[in-house]
Amino acid sequence: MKLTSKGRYAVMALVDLARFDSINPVSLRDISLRQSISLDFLEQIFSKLKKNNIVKSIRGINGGYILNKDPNDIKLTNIFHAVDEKVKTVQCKKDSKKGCNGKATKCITHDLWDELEVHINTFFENKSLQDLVKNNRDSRV
Amino acid sequence: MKLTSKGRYAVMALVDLARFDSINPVSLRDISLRQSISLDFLEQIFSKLKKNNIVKSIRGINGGYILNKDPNDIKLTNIFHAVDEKVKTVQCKKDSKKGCNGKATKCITHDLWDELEVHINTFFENKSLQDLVKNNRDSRV
DNA sequence: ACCATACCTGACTAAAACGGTCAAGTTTAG
DNA sequence: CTAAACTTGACCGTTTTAGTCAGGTATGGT
Repeated sequence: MKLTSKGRYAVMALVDLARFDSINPVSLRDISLRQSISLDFLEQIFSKLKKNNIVKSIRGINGGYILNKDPNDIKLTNIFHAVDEKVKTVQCKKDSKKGCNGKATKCITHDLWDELEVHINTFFENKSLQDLVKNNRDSRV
Repeated sequence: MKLTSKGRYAVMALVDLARFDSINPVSLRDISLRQSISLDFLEQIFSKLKKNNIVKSIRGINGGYILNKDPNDIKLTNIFHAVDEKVKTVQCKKDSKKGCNGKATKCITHDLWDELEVHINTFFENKSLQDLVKNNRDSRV
């Protein structure tokens, strides 16, 4: 069980963005340099963040990205959802008539994985971008 | 972020085992049939469980596996550890002098991922095999 | 008007992880 | 002595990951 880089980078980039976007749009190039993330990869990520209305883009020279919402209203769960990072513990399809192992019934540990998913998602739902910015406000990165 | 089959199967197999091993050793073949898990794959998994003293093997005809501890003392965290299922959120090596991105400092979201790991591991530490068996005692699978 | 800057898009890919399979044993009960 | 069951390790096709590459398009400063 692990988190993918796409999800991690998305959060890192947004924390970076949140710290600077009140002044000017922030270019991906700057984020790339500050956070050591490939520029091309960032573009992929921000394309998705934009589609999900988490950021807005401003084109042209001196352009960049800015947040589209208050940092308090951007939860980790929104970010992960935007970049297709999902918590997946069970294999079985919810809409299918079949159970977890191709059997008619759900598997012996099905409820456990459901419970685990809820546990993790709760964490993501309760954590906002603002929380993360606050923790980094004083530490220079 | 997802759980691997190895971890899921290990838990499923042990729940199955815990329900039957008070009578006889349980053969992997039986578990394979009941839980629809490949026999070869189960052998890989039980080899690791045995190395970690979670199960004992009894060879020969009518042999099989039995639990090596009280189901109350087998936590999910023990099972996952045994089969190398780990919660991994940050890329950076703890012993390394380098930070998360090859920089000297730890990355801007480092504390977040640590917190998440703790959150998930807490869930695993508080859940025992006995808890899972209890939940399945009455439902026929 | 020009052109550098920055966003935008989609195709492509090397490497790793996943989810097993296959083969060749060894041990022990009956 | 032999069949059932455990044991070990090599192998392998597929999928996912973590990007790269190669082209765009839009815009604003000069």
